[in-house]
Amino acid sequence: MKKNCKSLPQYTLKRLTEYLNILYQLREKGISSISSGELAQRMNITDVQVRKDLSCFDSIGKRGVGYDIDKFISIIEEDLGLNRELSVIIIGAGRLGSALIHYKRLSKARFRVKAGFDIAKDKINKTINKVKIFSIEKLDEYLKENKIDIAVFTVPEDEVEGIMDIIKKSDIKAILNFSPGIINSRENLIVRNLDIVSDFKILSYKIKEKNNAD
Amino acid sequence: MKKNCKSLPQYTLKRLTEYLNILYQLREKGISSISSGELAQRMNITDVQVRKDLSCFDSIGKRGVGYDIDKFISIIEEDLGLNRELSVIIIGAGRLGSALIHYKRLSKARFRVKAGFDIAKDKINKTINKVKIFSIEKLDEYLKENKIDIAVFTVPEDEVEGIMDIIKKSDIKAILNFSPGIINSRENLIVRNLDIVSDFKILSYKIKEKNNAD
DNA sequence: CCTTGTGAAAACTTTCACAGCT
DNA sequence: AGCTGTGAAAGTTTTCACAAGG
Repeated sequence: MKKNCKSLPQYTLKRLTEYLNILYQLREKGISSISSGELAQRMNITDVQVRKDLSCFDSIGKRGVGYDIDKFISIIEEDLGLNRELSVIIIGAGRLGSALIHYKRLSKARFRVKAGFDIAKDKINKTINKVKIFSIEKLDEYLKENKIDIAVFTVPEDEVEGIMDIIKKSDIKAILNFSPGIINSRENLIVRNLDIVSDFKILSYKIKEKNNAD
Repeated sequence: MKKNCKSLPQYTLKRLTEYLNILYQLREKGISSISSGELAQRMNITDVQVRKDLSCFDSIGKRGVGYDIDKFISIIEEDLGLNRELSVIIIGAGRLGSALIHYKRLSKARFRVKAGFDIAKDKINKTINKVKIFSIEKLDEYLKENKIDIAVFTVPEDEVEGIMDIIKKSDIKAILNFSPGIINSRENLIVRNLDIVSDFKILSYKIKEKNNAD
């Protein structure tokens, strides 16, 4: 599906996922086509950026017209691998983990939460939104019997290391880590570290910076 | 506190928040000093990157020795503006919003959640972790009477626009948006868009890419 | 005429190589 | 000797300028 690019540039990849959100919304409204300029405006970027992002793909647009939304969506979905199911486990069934288990947009995008894991006795063997929560002690065994693609970490920082020892021995392909601290992506594992508090801190800096400018 | 830099480079800023997480953890363990090499290893980056990031500040390190952790922490905290309180409201008291209201690391970093807002009658006028939940209809009035720095959006996409109309008229300085879709940061507002599903999709692409490589 | 597509330039970020303290 | 600090080089991303198609 690609032309020149061996693999998508990092920032293009990120934006493609954001284009999708906007395109879904437009499709919902019955709109069938959009120009790079309009899309750029909604994304708060330039129109050239949109077109450059698409230059990795065989021509999607029509000159003088714009992009067909259905076609645009299916090409991105295809390329991101979103037309297959990926199985997910949530490690740490606290409030954030539980929110993710309930998150409808995840299941719409075909990410299937298969199980949760926790250390708290009052959570173990219960279900959250039909997803069973197991003791963390069962994780090793569970991973031997079930093929899981992505493990999500929503546990306190000090539990991460022990869990990683188990994950490394499994066939899990990727980790999405919400705990503070960085999980290294050696060991052939794909890792994304996503600390929400970090984003608050960045806002703090920008607020401060702006105050100084006044 | 800065030397040459007018303002911190975007990626340096992001990493500074991540250094903090690691430094807190080290301080907890009673460690008082660290070299750029050790810190880099924990961050999964190069030692030069660490030192370059710090080149915006007046010399923090000691050659031949490393960085004093207490000093390092206080310089970053000072520069990010983390030694003051920022007031926060959570718009959308669903599972994610509720998780944020309970999130201890936020309060530790001095982000104070002052109120929540929702449209659901069963949530309005209740409290979550001592934070009162108001009707979204009270938002306008609330913002006139209370100085709030950051608004967090944890509402469905279609509610964003109406809420933005109210926010724009207020003195809110920054938005952290968990809804899909991009909020434009014109109107003198600082915005960070943070779609969690987007990170899952990026993992999807990388898993697919890796499979192809085998 | 409108909008896509794209080499080339500009801007930004990371890495290299090495000078400089302690 | 060991680690910090930094100008210069390399690599990546964005923007510019304009060619080309409907």
